[in-house]
Amino acid sequence: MPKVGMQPIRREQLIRATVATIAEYGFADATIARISRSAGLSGGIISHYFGGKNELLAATMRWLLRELQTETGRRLRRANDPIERVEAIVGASFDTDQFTRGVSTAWLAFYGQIPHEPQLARLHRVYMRRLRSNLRHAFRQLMAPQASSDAAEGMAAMIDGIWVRMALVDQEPDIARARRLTGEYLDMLVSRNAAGEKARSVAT
Amino acid sequence: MPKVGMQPIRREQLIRATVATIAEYGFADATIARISRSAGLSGGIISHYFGGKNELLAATMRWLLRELQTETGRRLRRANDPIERVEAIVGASFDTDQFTRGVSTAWLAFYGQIPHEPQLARLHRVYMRRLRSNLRHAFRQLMAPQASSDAAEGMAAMIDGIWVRMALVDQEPDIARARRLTGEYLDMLVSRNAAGEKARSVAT
Amino acid sequence: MPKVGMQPIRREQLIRATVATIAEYGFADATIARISRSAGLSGGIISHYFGGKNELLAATMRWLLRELQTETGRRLRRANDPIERVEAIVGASFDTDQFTRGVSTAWLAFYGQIPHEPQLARLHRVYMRRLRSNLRHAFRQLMAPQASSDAAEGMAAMIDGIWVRMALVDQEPDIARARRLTGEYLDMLVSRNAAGEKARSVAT
Amino acid sequence: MPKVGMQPIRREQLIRATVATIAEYGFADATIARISRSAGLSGGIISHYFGGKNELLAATMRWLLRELQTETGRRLRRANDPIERVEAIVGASFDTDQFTRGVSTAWLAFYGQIPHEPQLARLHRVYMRRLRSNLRHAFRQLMAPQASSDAAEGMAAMIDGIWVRMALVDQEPDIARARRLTGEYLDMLVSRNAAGEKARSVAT
DNA sequence: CATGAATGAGAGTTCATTCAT
DNA sequence: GATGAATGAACTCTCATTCAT
Repeated sequence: MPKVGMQPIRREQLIRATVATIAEYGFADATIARISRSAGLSGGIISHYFGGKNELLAATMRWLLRELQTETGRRLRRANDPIERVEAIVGASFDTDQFTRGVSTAWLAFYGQIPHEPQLARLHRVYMRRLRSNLRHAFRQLMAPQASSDAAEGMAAMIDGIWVRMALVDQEPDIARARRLTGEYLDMLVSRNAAGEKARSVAT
Repeated sequence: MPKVGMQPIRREQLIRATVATIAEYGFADATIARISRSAGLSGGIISHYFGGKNELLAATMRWLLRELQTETGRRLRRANDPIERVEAIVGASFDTDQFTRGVSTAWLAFYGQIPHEPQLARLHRVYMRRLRSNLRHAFRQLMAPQASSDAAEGMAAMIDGIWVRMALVDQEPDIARARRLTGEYLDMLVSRNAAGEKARSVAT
Repeated sequence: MPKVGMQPIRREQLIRATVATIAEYGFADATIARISRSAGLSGGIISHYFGGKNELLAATMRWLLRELQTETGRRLRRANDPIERVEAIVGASFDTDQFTRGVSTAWLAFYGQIPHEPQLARLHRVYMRRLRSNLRHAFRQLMAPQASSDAAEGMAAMIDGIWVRMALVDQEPDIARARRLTGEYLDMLVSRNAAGEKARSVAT
Repeated sequence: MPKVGMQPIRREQLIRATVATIAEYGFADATIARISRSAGLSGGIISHYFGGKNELLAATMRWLLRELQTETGRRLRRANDPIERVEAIVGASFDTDQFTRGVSTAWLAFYGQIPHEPQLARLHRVYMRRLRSNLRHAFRQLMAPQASSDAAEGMAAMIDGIWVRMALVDQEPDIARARRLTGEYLDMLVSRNAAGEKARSVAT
């Protein structure tokens, strides 16, 4: 019998190499040769385990999203009120493990590809819906419906914007600042929209 | 007799075709053949006018940035106080001409490439510095230095985030909402930080 | 303007090189590299003119069939009676230009591929129908319907069999013998089935 | 304890899978993976039992030829005169077990490869010589030497031609017609050439 | 005896670039 | 000024083979 049970090990090995290679060379120049070399394996192995490059890329994005969702879930379970729930969602996005230049560069590369790769688009759509749903649900307990929808969209935009800017600046991300910006934004959203207990009607 | 003065015409023709082609096919699949076909010209013409594909891409990004800066400048010149200056900067970003799905998709594609293409990185760095400088300068007249730096960064992130999300959703951008989100964010930033000085109410 | 009107020249050049390469290396080992080298051109040119290898192969088979049909047509036009018509069809198959080891080897290679390549199958089906139709039409004037159908099939099988055996023997084809075998077969078919004027009924 | 005597079982299992796979996918696309999957075994097994793919292919052709020769021998032993000997040889070629579309497709595929694979060429040459020798020997007792040589070649061509055409048509072979065509051809050959000796009437 | 993990050579294809016209 | 013929390097993918288990 051959070495058995290598599949999950090799798959993760190759996925990590894909993130690293995209981060280093960009999406267009993340070739199979570079990825497999980065994983210390031969090029043929990618077809063997993933069927092709596109599947590897999709698996990589799925893996990145799952990491994020797992962390989000972990934090949400510890949250006790709506504000803590928003903080959990935001906090997961800036979790130190994921929030590195390499990962943000890979994210940005995937973002650039999403509009043209239905498989990636589908993965991202699912993630986006869940994020929005989570945020809206939390905000709805803090303000009027229309305001909560905008708050959710605003907070999501803020998170994405910070991520994007991290990838575009050649420094390691400033986590403290990311937390401060989102924290204060949340603070302001809540203060403005929920004066006392009676929600102020928001002029649209 | 040879047609003279074709250069600027052809260059813009090709640049517009590049934006359209990237928007349609993505960065990786925006080939010279497709771009030139979209421009109604032959493939060889790109070397002729730009020297190569990379130069065309750089010229395209420069062109996109310039459009934005021109609009920003035009609006800034009409602004009478710091708040109007911020509004001018934000407003230029969501100007109806530029703020379309096609353009945002092209932007996102360029963003994904910036970390790996020094020429693009340089162009973007210049733009980013100017944007940040403009925002900080305005905010500094409205709040304390540390707060103004964060406010500038936060507003920049919000703008980028909204742009990115526009490209990732398969609908035409909701300009009204973009203005509302940034307008309220500005409002809150000013209200919170401008204790003492009398906060001007921001017209959205 | 570039060199113009190269397309038909290059296409025939590449088709001839394909026949030669298949004859030399066999179907499986007739690679693009070998074919284009044999044509004195680069490998990329095949995509340029044919779109891909499969299209080149189909074009090559079409070309071979057309050569045969042209020669058949030429001879048929000179035939004055049913027997001469059969002789024209058979004779075209053993025309000295086409009836060489190289061509017969290429034919055999295509034959082996026909059952698995719908495009080739379609081309061959058309050719086969026309051949059968021509033969039947001629034989029908010489004998009873059922007999003429069998005679047509028998003669077609004889032609194919001789071709195949030519490719399988490492000598240049013996044209004289091919003509003798088919000639005598035709002779016998006619004598047996058309005794005098009244067609003898054939026992099945 | 190890399973003993698996070798002949596995070899035949793999050879039959090879015929089936070639018939289904063609020579070029009959990969080791497909063949071994069709045999319900793993890919590595082929090297184990045959040393490599080429050896498996050669063994498969040898097996096909042997099947034919065995049947030919069986029938020849029951033949009582020259005409029955020819009928035995022809009959073996159209034996119902072998004369199926699958087998004829595989044959045709091998035929296409024979000119380029010395090992296959050798196998086929031996078979062809024996066939020709058997046919000539029988015909020599029925006609003059030169005529008998042509008759043998003609009959061999007829057999091959019918086989080839079977593989090229997408219907199951019409065995009755194959027997009728060859039977009448034999009849005619004997009638024409056996002037003087009294031609035995051939029972079809 | 049998597996399937892993390799690496080689295939077809794409594409930016060059250049004669 | 503009074309498109032609190249050749680079890419993805396939596949026969090897080998530890």
